Amino acid sequence: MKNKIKSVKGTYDLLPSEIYKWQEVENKLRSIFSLYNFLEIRTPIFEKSKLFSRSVGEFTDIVNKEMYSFLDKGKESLTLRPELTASVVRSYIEHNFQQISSIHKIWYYGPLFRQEKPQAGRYRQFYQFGSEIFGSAYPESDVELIDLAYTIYTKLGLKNWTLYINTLGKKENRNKYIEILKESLFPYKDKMCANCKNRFDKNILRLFDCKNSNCKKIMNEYAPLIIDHLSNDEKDYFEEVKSLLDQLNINYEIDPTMVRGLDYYTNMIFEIRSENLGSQDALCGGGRYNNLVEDLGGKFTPAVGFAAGMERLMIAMEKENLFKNESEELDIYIAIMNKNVRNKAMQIVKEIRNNGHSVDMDLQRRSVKAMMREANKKRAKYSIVIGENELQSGEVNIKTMESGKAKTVKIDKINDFLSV
RNA sequence: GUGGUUGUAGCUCAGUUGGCAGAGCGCUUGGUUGUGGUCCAAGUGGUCGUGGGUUCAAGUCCCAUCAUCCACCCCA
Repeated sequence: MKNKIKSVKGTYDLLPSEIYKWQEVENKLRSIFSLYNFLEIRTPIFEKSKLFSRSVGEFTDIVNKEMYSFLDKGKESLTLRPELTASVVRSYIEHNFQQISSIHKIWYYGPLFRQEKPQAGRYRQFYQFGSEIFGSAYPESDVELIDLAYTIYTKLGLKNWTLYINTLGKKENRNKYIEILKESLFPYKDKMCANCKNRFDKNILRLFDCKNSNCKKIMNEYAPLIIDHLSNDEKDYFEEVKSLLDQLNINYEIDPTMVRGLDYYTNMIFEIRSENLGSQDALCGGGRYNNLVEDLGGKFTPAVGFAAGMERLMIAMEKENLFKNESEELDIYIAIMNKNVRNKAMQIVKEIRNNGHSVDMDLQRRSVKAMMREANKKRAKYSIVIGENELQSGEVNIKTMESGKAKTVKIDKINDFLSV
């Protein structure tokens, strides 16, 4: 253990023996996104730092203390992306998406970086997938997005989770509500925990998140809920979202105290929480962000989006035993006897591969017994031993590993045999 | 950043009042010439996280440090 270099804190290797699980999930995600006609976007891993302070919010924890920022040679501050919506919106504006089409449905998948203390379901490099709809201010788009997230977890076979929704109202109205909230809570400010006191002025909505029992009690008793302070328009909007969800048989619960850690959300927000994760139980979260495109310098464009954590999903699926306990199968394993047949044998291997079958062969010059053990370990469907006898007769025995039975086939007919 | 947990073989873990570093699994080889899974046998594998200290003697006791996991926090 002395001089070994280890991976950076909060990062991990996805090993060859485990990767099939990720690939299985990734493939399903791709196919579901395409069912909903979302197209993929890939943006750079790093961006200018100000992109995130302007979108995510200067006073959020993400920007305040968790970003991996550095100066490049031109002394410009760059940051490893801590989330992806900002990058997607940047790209949307930069490439004038709104001129190409008035609506865009986009999905993404990739690694993000936040310098947090690692914990169950929380890493410093972690993967998220997510999607955004640009160009619709109607509840249909909120519901299509929620339906997409809902369908993903359903189709992956996950059982123990719940969808929560809430609404934050429009920005102007929310500011009015924040004033009311401040007024009603002010008499109790001194009785709250230090954290809440601090947030009272900076981001008072987060007081709903406090787990301190005393603060909770105060909030329960004296804090007005935003849902009771919506304008008629906002109420109607939220009602429409709910009735569309009902129409699609999407089960949800309303959590009137749910808020979001990123500043850009407006109106409808939602979260899906798993019941068999630890304290990091949010599988995905998102909502409407009608002002972000404009705030980042684009034309006003209403949008909704969500982001979902991959590691948490994998942990939850693992806990529900949703992965088969086996990696990929191999069509055929070829045991090569000695150097006299090596050239010809490798040529045969290449021909079978060219014909579209997966083939592995011995690379270690071991005994036939060892090669057969290898064939078994690699879960080959068939095995062939190639030695001088075979080359002389021009025939090989193709053994079906499961039954142990072998069939004699001419060497130039191997591909025909496999193709049946 | 604040608390707590755990660090012994590739993996999962034993290791008594301080007295020769262990098991199972895995991996390698063999069980008659060139055929796997089960079985049998042998073999491989560890500076006991790292650095100090106490002791005749430390995996075991003490101190420090690093890593890890969990919770707070935050969030996906």
